Amino acid sequence: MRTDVTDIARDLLGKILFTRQNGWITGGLITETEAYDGPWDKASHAYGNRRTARTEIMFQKGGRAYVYLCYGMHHLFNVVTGEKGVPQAVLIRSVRPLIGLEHMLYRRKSSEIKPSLSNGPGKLCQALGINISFNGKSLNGEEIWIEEAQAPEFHEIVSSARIGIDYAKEHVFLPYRFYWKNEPYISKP
DNA sequence: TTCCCGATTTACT
DNA sequence: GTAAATCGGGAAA
Repeated sequence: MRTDVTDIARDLLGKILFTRQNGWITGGLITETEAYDGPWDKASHAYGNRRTARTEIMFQKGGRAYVYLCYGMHHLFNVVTGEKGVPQAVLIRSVRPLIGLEHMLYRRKSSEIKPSLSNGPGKLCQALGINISFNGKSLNGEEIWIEEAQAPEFHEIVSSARIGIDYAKEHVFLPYRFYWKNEPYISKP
């Protein structure tokens, strides 16, 4: 098990994120991630060890979900990765639908499997049924978990600056975003 | 308690 | 390309 949050963000590519809700199991192949390396990372909610009711979950031991509401209408899902007291997390920005496609279509009010179904951090949460009630849950296989792919795909991994963090000043351009080259299920800035 | 604004998406010009 | 939708967290007062 790696400990550096950027390595973990890389390693999460190609794994499968599952949720179970109302007996529905849905899963998507992780194709795009971003690392948030608090407390020194200005883009992180836990920058400067900012410890509040919301960010508390990021200070827990890794292996839990950090879910929060953004822009008053979208949920964003992160994997907490650090040791206890070290606020590190990886934002899942895009997945490729694999399991429970009909449920994903229903949740997204769509009738066609296409990249816009889950190629963004808010979209994939809607597709997988992730909401604020998942915040703090352990990724233990009850309601949300991550599995290795049975037949891993090989893809060239590209890194870039993170998206939507203009407020982070000199940390805006850190290459903390990772995604697969030539993968259609990638978020578009 | 007030005020500002965001790790976004979607619809519309 | 621009703008609206929409609300809770965090900082200031």
